[in-house]
Amino acid sequence: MARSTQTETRSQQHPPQPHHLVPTSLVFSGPGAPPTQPPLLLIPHQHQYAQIPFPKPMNGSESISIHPENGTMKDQDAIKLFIGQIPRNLEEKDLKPLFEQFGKIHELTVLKDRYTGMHKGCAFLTYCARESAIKAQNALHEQKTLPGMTRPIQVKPADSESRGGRDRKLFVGMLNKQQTEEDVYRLFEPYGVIEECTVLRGPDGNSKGCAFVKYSTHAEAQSAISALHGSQTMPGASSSLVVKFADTDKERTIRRMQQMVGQFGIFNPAVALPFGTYSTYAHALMQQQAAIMAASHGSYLTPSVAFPATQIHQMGALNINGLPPTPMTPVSGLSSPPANITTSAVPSIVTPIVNSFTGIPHHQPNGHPAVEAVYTNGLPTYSTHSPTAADTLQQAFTGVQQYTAIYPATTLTPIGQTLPQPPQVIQQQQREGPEGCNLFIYHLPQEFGDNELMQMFLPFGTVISSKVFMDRATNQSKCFGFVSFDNPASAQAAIQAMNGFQIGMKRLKVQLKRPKDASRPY
DNA sequence: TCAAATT
Repeated sequence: MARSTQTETRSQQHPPQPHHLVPTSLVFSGPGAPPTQPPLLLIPHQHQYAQIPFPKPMNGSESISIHPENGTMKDQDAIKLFIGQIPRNLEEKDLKPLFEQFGKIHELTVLKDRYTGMHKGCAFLTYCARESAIKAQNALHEQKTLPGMTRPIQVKPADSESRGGRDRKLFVGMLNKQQTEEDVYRLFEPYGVIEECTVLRGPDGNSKGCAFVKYSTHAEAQSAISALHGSQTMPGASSSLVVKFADTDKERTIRRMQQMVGQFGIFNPAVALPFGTYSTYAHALMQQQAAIMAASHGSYLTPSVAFPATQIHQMGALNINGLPPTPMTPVSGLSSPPANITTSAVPSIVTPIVNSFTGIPHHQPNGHPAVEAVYTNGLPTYSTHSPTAADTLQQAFTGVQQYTAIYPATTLTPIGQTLPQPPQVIQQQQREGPEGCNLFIYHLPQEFGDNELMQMFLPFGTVISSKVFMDRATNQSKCFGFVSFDNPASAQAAIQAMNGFQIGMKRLKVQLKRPKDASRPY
């Protein structure tokens, strides 16, 4: 299929221009008004080709619909636009002037998180007239950058207006980092009409060696896979070209989870499950776990760096039952929100984490003592020093214990079913377990005593002994200790889960204790 | 080597 000569001019021959920042007023007017462009199919911009065809008008039907609230009417063939890269402090009323220049607005809705109400940084916009949408897209899409944003505004038909495109979107891997959108376009062009071609880049603008290519049809995408996947090895690439369908949203979520697992060194059977059998419920667990981990990093990492904002807010939005928490008031009294986190976005992360813990049943269905007793019991008191790292730490461990203590089994307990019984605490003197049941733990937090150590490992089974070694002279922890389980499987599970568990700048070392009599060869 | 976001 021949492309227009227009396309030929889209090469990335010049270094990316800095994006123009719109001034305080979002309304373009006078000399700064958006340039009038012919209705285009291919919009040039920094890192992306975006050929965005509008859905065809319904044949001959010119019926109208009336907005229930503002009474505006829209054409039957109106296009719902997705607006992206909106600063989170802009609401509908702030955005209206910007978009009204292109026509009367039928509906403009800023997307909010359903639980937290948090602005998602994007919106849907429907004009009364189809033509207005086309004008707005041509004038704004990738053309302007709203104040505070680093990337240009997105104005394009919402996914709902077409099929979303997931079934015709390809991921291209093993490109070399010098290849531009233009190069990728050339490569994929023979197999169909390309609607979008994006090379993924890091913050520095350097290619990540992969790209997305969206064809107009699934069949075209499929033929590109057949023709190109593995067909060649780009100079400098470590293996042959990868061409496959891009991840679905679900897969992306899973991928992010896996990254979190990698990042935080968590492994918990109950949480690992969603990789096989994905469920919202499991997702909620994972999200929470990640939130907890984020809290434990509070003093070292900017949470917004660790997680996309949407994720952070989702984390807080679900309690352990996978349901939205009803009250937003802390009830547990376990800990106060970390005082060290002062970024405005952050309290909303931390508070819900604490809140969400209230979703834990106070009594087991089987009549055993409350799970809460297990994890509240003997938690360190940090009230004498500033509630910073230690406080978040406390939350972190408390949280880990909650999950694993409530769901220690390798299968998720369906909601409403009897929960597995938490492992019994057998208080003891220094008891050593059988071979393979005794762990050596290093890099413990200074504040951890025997009890905290036990708390940390209870989720993995019955702890028959826990001992933190103390310096006799100073009565300070030596930051290592021993934990014994009653069976080797628990010990192994604990190693899996906790070895490498990051606390502040350090990672726990969790390994089998060397048997006393295991004489080393030399 | 899988995006920032799609009610």
